[in-house]
Amino acid sequence: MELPSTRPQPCTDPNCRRQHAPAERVALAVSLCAARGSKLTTLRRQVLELLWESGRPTGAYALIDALELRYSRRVGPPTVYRALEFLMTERLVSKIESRNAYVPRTHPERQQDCLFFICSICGASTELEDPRVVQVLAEDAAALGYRVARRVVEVEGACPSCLPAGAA
Amino acid sequence: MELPSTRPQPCTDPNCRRQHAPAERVALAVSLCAARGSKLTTLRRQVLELLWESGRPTGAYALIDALELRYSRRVGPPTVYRALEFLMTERLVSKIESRNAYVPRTHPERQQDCLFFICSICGASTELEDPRVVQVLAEDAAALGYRVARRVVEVEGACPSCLPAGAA
DNA sequence: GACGCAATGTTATAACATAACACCGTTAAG
DNA sequence: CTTAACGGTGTTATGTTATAACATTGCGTC
Repeated sequence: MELPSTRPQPCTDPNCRRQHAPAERVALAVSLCAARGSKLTTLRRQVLELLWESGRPTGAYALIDALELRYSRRVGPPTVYRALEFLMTERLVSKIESRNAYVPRTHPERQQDCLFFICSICGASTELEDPRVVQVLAEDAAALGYRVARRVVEVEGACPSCLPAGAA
Repeated sequence: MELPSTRPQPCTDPNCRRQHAPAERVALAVSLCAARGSKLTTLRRQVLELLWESGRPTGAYALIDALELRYSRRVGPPTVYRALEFLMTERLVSKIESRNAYVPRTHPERQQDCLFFICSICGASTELEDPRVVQVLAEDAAALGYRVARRVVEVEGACPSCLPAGAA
């Protein structure tokens, strides 16, 4: 069993984080969609902005409330779910299945599904890419004869900020 | 379905998949709970039996219907959810988060969360243990300063039986 | 300006999950 | 034997997440 030697690269590493405020994330999404010829409409952009500003996995109904508060825009569930579907198709957003919540993706230009670490105390999540996970799962899939379409890897635990206090 | 000829014994193959009949699985669960001093009541055992017989991740409401069909037992959602909670605590069942469905676990005596491969065509799932995944995720967690409480690893794709036909 | 099409709005409901409290049978203390 | 405590289940109601089906809007094209 040979694992790729590459070390995991946090999408939130200092380089990334410093130069990409929410507004810049959204700007990146705008140019990416323009390049792809996909339509990042106002509604879709607003949902993405709210996700970036939220800082943690956010549910669809919380987004509905936030849209009204922040943009005075009252929408129904189908509307926001369609926006989320678009954003997921464009790899701008991932769903956290274990939370029924949505997070913006740091690297929408990349193909691979990524890993998420989710703090059960503060609710924050951290996105990570680790080619070793992809590799190992690919090997397992091959052994089983499976063809992989989508990977859901979510690790729940206590984040460093929350650990000193009450651990979980 | 063959009858369990002898005392139920844990299977030694970490990745033995569906090689044991449902009745045998349930018998193992019974003895395991007896050893643990936890109460596998009739209701809980019936839910576990239905999960083993289903052969694929099954939702709570489908279990409610199945309980009525199979055991003439009409129960409400809280009842079946409580049974599932017990079974998950005893590691007899896992939830497939990406499907809101539940599967029986092959090795309830083991501590580690395991991986699941789920076929998006036929809906069947395969349980797997892979220490490499555990190891890699532990390393990533350490790098991030996270303390791991729970792992959700679900790979969606096309199983070998479904691949020849229409792939997904 | 009428058509075609994609996006969004609207209404209703499906699917999943839990809160709160009632009841019931077993067990252990008195 | 009675009763209190407790765990398991039943019941009612409701909360939360998601989608089906159809109407409307807006926008580019001819």
